[in-house]
Amino acid sequence: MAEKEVKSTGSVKDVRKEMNRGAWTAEEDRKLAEVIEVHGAKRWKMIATTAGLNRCGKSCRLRWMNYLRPNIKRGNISDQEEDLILRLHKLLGNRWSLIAGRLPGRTDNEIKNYWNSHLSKKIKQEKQSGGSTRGCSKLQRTRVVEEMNVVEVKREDTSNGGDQCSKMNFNVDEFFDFSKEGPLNLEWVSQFLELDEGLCHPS
DNA sequence: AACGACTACAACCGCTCTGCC
DNA sequence: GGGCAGAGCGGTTGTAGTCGT
Repeated sequence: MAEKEVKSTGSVKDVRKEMNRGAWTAEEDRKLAEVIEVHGAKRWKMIATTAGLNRCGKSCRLRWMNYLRPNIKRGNISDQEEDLILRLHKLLGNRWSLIAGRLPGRTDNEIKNYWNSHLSKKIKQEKQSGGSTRGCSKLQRTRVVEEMNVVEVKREDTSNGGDQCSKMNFNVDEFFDFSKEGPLNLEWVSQFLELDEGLCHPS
């Protein structure tokens, strides 16, 4: 990291003072996009230097990933998307990047912000008015995801395929590989929430 | 009109993970 | 195996805009 690298010659705070910070201008956006077009969206430190933006690589990456990338959707989160976010959050917790991966054109930052400003309040209100208490603890959610990994390993190891693991048809890689599917398919969510329910509240 | 409270969201920070040497 | 740099993630902060008084 650029900031950490300079520890030997000067304080991190000194360097941060020299860095451009705050909101990006249209000119900065244009420069960044131009450099990425030439060099690709890799080596952010080099991109930051090449573009002459006086911003850290991290900042450039964030700007590109959240706002400048092609096919980014901004605002107007539909009811369907909101429902999906709610379901996925129930399933995965604050794994924003995973949730974003399920919503084409949406970024983890946008979903995180949307959750914090809209949905978290909604959930609170629902709970106060006697809403669902189906959610799992962090530990339990971790277990759900870990179970998915374990299940997949077991499936690979067992050649007979007729044991108890065959009941669970999840492959983690495929599970989070959304490229093959159409957007906003809710069936798999419902399917997994049933599994989730079983793990969180074993009979 | 002025001001404070609240909201939404862009951006930053610190940390972890991953790959390379 | 250990150290380093780059990349990525989630939590938090800063601030512009909006609303109510």
